[in-house]
Amino acid sequence: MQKLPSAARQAQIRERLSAHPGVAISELARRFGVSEMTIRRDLAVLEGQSHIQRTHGGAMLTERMLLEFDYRDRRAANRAAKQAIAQEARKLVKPGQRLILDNGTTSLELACLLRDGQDLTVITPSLAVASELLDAAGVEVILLGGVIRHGSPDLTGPVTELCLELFSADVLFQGTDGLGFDGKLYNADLRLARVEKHMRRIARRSVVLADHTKIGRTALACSGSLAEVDFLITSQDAPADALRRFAKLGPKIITATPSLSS
Amino acid sequence: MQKLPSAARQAQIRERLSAHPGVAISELARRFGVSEMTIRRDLAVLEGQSHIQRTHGGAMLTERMLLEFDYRDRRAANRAAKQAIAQEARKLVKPGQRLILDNGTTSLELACLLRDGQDLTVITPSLAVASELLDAAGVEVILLGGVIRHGSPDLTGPVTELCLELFSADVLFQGTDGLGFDGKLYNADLRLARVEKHMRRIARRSVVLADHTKIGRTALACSGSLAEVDFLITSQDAPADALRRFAKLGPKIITATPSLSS
DNA sequence: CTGTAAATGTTATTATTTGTTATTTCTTGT
DNA sequence: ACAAGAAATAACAAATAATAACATTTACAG
Repeated sequence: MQKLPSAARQAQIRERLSAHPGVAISELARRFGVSEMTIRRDLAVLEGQSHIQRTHGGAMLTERMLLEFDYRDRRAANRAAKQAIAQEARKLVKPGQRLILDNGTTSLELACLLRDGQDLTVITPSLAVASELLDAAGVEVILLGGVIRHGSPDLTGPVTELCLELFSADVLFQGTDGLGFDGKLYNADLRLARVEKHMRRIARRSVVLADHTKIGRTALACSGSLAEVDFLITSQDAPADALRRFAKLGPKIITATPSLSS
Repeated sequence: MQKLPSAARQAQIRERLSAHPGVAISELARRFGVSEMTIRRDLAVLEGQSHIQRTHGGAMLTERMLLEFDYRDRRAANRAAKQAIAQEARKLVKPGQRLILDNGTTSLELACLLRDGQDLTVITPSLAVASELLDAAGVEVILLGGVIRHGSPDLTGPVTELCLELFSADVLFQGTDGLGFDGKLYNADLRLARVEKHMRRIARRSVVLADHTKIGRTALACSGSLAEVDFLITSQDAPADALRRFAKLGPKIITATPSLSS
């Protein structure tokens, strides 16, 4: 049998475990043709991700409910840039504030950084953000209501808009699918664009998070303009001339530099 | 083998990955008759398009995002009884209806049965129910807004109550933590009890799902009485005298018998 | 043809993973 | 409770893979 890379092997171990409730290390070692030590290390990794629970001589599936939303993880794309942007965004958050975190992977990175937040309230239409912050001690999560888009774990529609009316917030962190050279904000989904607009209305300050790949892109629906926004946080490789033009529209521009660590 | 242009090779790599979840670089290099370096470069491209995720020694399909709500699975307890109750409840559902599915494991079992539903709208405060029905073709899911209780994947609070005001529904399926001998419905959480009350107001018909272990139990908060309810579905071992008394309060009583399978 | 750009291959270096051994920790049968 | 055996851990050595820089081939426009 072809030797598999470690990640593939770990995926197969998980599969095997979903089929049968438990499995022995010796069996796995035989099945994959590797040493037991290697299997132990795989199990340690999977346990770290809390996918499984190790036992003596084997492993079991973690007894927890997995809510699996059909949502391919696009986090990998430009992740470094997005994390740098999230780092800068984090600096705008003060203890005790009420925040709105929009959909999108950049907001999700920010959510990860807020896990140790102090006395924060996070309002979000994103199930991903909600799940990330669910067990964060200092953070109260309010999920907006609404229709769940098939294939995307977020909420939109008139219900979401009505829910938003119930709140006010200190800071809004908003992603966007495109940011035209004219400073217009675009979304691929019309309903989403409407929700974005509502969010800006109820937030005292708006921050747009857009990595450089978003600049110069347009999409179906325009949700507004940078003129209504207080901060734009973008990444290193953003074209300087575009940023100069954006600055004239009003928002303070922050350019995030990926940290050199790791 | 005919050497392929790079784009075709990358397409084939993607195909290979849809078939099996993971693949080794060495294998791909052999299969296409190119050096491993070339494969690495292909993988880098595909990763940039976030089609795949590179791993040491290979690549994997981009992983589905798992939203894990730390929710120890209590489904195992009395599962057979709960499934039998859900089967009976399923019979009360007609195509085209708007349903409310409450929190609770019994409702969740019902949600599983509704996956192949016809043109249904499901309104729910439960993230578990929402995730179960997310990709069901004939079902539109509306998630209520609200505060997420720490350690429990459901929504409560004033926001949830206000959200409910926006809707009306044909049938409500409601769980309960306790059902006193006097026919009173109880919940362990006060906020939850308030939400239950609201639900009954906006539903044309109410169905309470309560397996026999709930009968005779009380809890902190009373959310109402069986007098306001149209159906009570319970399980085999429910005490007959209690059921007789419940029937006098108004609801039709249905006793579910576990199927003999498995 | 020939010059150029793109794609691929090579090599040296660095980083990661795996296997091996010795030692500690945990199970099990008495 | 004890000792024997099985499994887990830690530490190190060996194997394997990734990266970067450079060389070579290929495709093809002029």
